[in-house]
Amino acid sequence: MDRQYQPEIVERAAQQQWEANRSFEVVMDKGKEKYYCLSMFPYPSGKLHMGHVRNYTIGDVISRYQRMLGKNVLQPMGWDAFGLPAENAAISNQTAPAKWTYANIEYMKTQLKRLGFGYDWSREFATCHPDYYRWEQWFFTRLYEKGLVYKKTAAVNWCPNDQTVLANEQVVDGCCWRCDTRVERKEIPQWFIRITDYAEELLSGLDTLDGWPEQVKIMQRNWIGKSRGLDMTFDLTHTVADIDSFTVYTTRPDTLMGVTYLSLAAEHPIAAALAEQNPELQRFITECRDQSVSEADMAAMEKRGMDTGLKAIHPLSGREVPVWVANYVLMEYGSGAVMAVPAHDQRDWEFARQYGLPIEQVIAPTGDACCDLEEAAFVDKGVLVNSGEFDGLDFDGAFDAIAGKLASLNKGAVTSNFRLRDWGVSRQRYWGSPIPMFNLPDGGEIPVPADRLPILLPEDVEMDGVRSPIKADPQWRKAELNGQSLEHETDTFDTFMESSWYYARFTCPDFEAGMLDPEAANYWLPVDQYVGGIEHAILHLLYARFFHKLMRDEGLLSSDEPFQRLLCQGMVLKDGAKMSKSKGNTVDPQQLIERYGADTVRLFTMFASPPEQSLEWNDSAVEGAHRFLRKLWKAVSDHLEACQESGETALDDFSGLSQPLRDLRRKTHETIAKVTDDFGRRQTFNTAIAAVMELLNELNRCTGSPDGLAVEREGLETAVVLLSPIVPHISHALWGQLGHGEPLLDCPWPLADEQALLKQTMRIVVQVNGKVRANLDVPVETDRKALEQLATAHESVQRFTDGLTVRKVIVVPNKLVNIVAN
RNA sequence: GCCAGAGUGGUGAAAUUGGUAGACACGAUGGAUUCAAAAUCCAUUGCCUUCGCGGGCGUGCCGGUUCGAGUCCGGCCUCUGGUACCA
Repeated sequence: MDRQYQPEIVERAAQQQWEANRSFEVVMDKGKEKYYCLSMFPYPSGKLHMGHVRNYTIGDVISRYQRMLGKNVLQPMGWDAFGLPAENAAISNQTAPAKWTYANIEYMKTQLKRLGFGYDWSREFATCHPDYYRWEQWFFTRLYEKGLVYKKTAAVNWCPNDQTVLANEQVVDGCCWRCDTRVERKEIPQWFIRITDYAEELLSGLDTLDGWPEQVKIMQRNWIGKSRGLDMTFDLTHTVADIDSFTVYTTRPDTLMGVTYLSLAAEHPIAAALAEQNPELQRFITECRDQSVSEADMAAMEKRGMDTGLKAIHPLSGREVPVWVANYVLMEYGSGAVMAVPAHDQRDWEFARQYGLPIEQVIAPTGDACCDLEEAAFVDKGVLVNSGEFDGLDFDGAFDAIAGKLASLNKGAVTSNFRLRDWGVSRQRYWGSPIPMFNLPDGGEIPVPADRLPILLPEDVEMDGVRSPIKADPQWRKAELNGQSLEHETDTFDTFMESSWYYARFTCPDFEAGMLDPEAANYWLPVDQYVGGIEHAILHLLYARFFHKLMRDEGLLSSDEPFQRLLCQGMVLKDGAKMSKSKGNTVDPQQLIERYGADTVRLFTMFASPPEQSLEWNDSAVEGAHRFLRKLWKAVSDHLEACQESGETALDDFSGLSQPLRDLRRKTHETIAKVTDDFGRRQTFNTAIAAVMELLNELNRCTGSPDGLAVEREGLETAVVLLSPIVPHISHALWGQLGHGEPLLDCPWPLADEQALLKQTMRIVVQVNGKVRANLDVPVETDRKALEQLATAHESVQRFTDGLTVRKVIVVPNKLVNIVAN
């Protein structure tokens, strides 16, 4: 064997063998347990970054480990190919988004192959291909027919200078990123999918996802935001444009008697009607439009409002309450109107302070909570005061009493509300799947019939930087159906549509008779392990869960949830900041692969931190990973040389080993147990690697006796097998050198030998008042009483208890003895 | 703003169920080898104190529970992700 570890040779040889044997192509096999491991597919932005390398290494390690457990493992890869960056790149590079995208895919695919990931490339697809998006279009028309799709007007960011819609990302400090013009909100008609119809199931389904991180489930729960509250009606003192009342929703009906004003959204019909007679109000409403639609921006902006002069009648007290228009009330949420209780809501309190509105306490604190309305609102629940007949009630009592009273007056009803809003899928952009709708000349629309699908997106286009080429082209939109002339919809789908069902299409990528082949989908799904960035914790994962249920209800598959187990990997940082082009702190994985090989890059990314934590980049630690692989190579090479000299053959009976060799062999089997647990249950690959490093350090101290060589052989083979999911190429080569003809890929995962794990002695820590003062090495069968005696009698324990009275002795079996004395 | 995380040596981290804080690495320092260097090997390496043995302190900050807290509870600070048109 080569004495030198030469990664480029080792890696090429292993990859060629896998390729020739089609090692990672899988087919349905009902006689074998299946395992579907999926890493979030990449957006083909140009070249791989370290975040991709980390993501895909984690997925590959899990896949290879599961395969060695004997499962039929599917690990596919594809391309999330539609999206905004392709349009920007096309403009700056004077090319077409399609061309740019396909070139990126080609390059990134070579990079993935170079890293040795075990993908079934026969299933590869890009979402920008008509064979894929045609089924998405078809599905949308099915949802339309089921009443799950509708059109309504909704706000977008509008640049009045470029006359174009901007993504939130393209709005910088409230201005267009290209021309710096102040961005406005603009209401335009858009398509929506009724995800709120599934809100209840998306919420309850979270309880079945035992393999998901708790934090992701909490975030989704909060996002869906189910609350119980009251819808209530406020009558107006006089009619405005035929409107004589409006509704508000509240989760705090107990504070109802503390309402001192009401606020309407700027787009509320009452506000619009009032503004016609009130130029000042009109001006204010226009000013409210002068901001981006993103929630973070809205929350950060200054809260402003204006009294409309209109009064509403409090449904219980009968008091007249002023009606304001405020920029923080959103038309999209609830009814576009809210009641304000400045004493018990911090935002209302600040608004009331700013505009001199009354603050009236109606909740008194219980216990030792403090309430100083000069300083801040009191937002906790408490006991009602200044609330007439409701005084003295607690939250629940007040909720029921006030709800009952309002119901009897026909002024309110208990209801649940969701924070979740319907999914707006229209984009006014080019590089996406066309929305399969025909618009009729007199308004209204009809879905494109199945036999006219797909509606193709032209790929050979020129981008002018402002208008979508299919919007700019008067010919493209022309269409006719049954002799009637009509127009194609020129909006395209949100790219979250494509990423919501790709995992299912991987089970049958070439199926032509439908969106999914139910047999394949039901064999492979649900995905057993999904791996991707934490940044997708809410939107992508929620939309994919939603699509899964939609596909189930269409009869395409039978499971309820798409992803059984979820691993959210942390970000790759350098100098404490996320690696990004704009910060100029990126590390190109390609250079590292060329310099050290794929195994070193894989080993470093898995060793540097546990997968869910952020990973701090460190050049010299990469060197360290490479050094370890050289050491591993040398250890095997030295071992084989020693074997040749001594003519050693493997032992099958280890019972006669000396104590040091027995200890060494125990280390091997402890390592098997540890690594198995780290790979399977804990998914902490860094500690698995550390355990193998420890094993190797101990093996280096092995003697050259025949018994020693046999123990060393077992230890080295174990190390190679345990590391193989992480560094498959070097493992492949060493496995061959160690005399194995069969491929390591399908080598059964080792089991720890229970006999080898047995110990004769144990180490017990002795503390005095919680501080370590001694260690005891005692036989494993030593009982509590004996431990207590040994500990108390220990010389250094005596020293620290001298002059004190022993009050208590705590014995924790197999661990420690704590002597409490004072 | 709101929702969810994170904070441990010079650095990345470990400590899995409340039980020896710093495993495993990186870096640094000293030494061996070498004509020299690279590579490799050995030793030391949380902070303070001590010639040494030893002792004290130490897991973002403040407080609490416990025989015992990095871990549990309450309150802060800082950073990160998401916030519905980046993906």
